[in-house]
Amino acid sequence: MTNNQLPLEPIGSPAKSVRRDAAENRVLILQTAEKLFEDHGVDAVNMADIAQAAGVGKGTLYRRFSNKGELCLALMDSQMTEFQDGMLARMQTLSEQGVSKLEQLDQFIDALVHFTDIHSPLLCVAQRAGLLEGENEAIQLPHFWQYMTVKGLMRSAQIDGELASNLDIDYFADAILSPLQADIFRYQRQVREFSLDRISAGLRHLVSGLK
Amino acid sequence: MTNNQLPLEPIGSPAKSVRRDAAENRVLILQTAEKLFEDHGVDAVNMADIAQAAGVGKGTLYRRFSNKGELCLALMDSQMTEFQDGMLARMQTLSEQGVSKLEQLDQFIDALVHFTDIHSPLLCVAQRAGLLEGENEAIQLPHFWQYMTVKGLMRSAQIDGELASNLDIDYFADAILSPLQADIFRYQRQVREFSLDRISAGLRHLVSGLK
DNA sequence: AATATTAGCGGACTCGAGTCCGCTTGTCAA
DNA sequence: TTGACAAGCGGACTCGAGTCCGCTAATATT
Repeated sequence: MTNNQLPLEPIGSPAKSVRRDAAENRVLILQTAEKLFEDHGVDAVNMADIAQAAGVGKGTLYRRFSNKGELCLALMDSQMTEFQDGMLARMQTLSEQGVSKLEQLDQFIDALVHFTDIHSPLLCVAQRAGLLEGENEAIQLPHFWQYMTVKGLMRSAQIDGELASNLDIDYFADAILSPLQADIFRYQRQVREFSLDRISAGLRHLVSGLK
Repeated sequence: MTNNQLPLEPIGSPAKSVRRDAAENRVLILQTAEKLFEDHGVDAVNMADIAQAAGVGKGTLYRRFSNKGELCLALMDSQMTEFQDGMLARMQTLSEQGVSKLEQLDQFIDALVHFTDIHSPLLCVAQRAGLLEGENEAIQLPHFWQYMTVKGLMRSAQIDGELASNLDIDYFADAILSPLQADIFRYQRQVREFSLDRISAGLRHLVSGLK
């Protein structure tokens, strides 16, 4: 499987020269935003609020995070990489145990459903920002990673003979992930009132139909 | 199949009393917006532009259309009902000819893919507005109609024994329509560069897997 | 035809996102 | 240590969406 572990932000001691004040402001902003989001909800907090609460100018805020979506993504960063690493490791293990790729895909989908649910408020903002900007690649990385993972698993399944060889994998990977776009997912959860299990089962059923 | 043909705007001579100037302004605004959208693209035109070009105050514009999405929806109104009526009639005919419900669903999906493609710029704006407003039902009607249609066809197929009776139709109808949300659809068309046929075939394949 | 009622009108206003630019300060080289 | 200069900073500013409210004028009533 392709490994797209491009870190969103170099951590530790990167190449060089990140001015101390800049780095301090970064974490200050993140902590402040996290607290405000917790207290009032993501939608009720605007960028000016965050800047002010952090005791920082709007310009500084926007220098660190070019929009609210990027900020939201940064807040999820550690959990995101944790999720990625965890899944990668798990699939590695499963492979060694001889678990089929389709079974792995099932597990991936199920995990992704839960992950999406937990982070849907932040994901909504991040993804909305992503849609409106073709340039800013960073903000699309999470989706890109999901896409590549699903594609990779399907491709492997194909090679293992679990899936027909003439399937349009590129399309199906996208289609399967569509209902997990945060806005749609949220709609299904809140308006349709689908449970997580129901969504997970439905999606996996859809995949199993490809066999 | 349930018939949700609630007209978005009463036409002809409605209940009573729509002040003449109000009605005139409505069509004036619609014509103006249509022209501006044609000339500069939907995204490049803002509400103030439209108001000004129509020689009307912003307040008036917003009295007629409570946001840009609703305006966009109104611009598609006739084509929308035309599409609905056409599909309903076509499915009626097909039913009489003994064409299976799943085959009808295939045709519906194919037609919907093309419809979505043609109107994606307006649909993007309309749907974005719809997501952010739980109240304003009108703006969600199109999607609601699509959903009910797909659900109805699946339900019928189930009754006819073409689909297993334990399928979670409510979920699948939503899932199948997810990739046709305008923003996602647009992404697939423009970034992934999927052709209409490819999308249509993929979706129909997904449905056929439910059998 | 005169008047009351009330929908309709318009543009100034608020609110949030994101940009700009002149001032400040950390960093690096000498 | 010092000086140059790029990186960083902050807040005033622009831009678009959507709201508000006092004035206007179409319709209904007599």
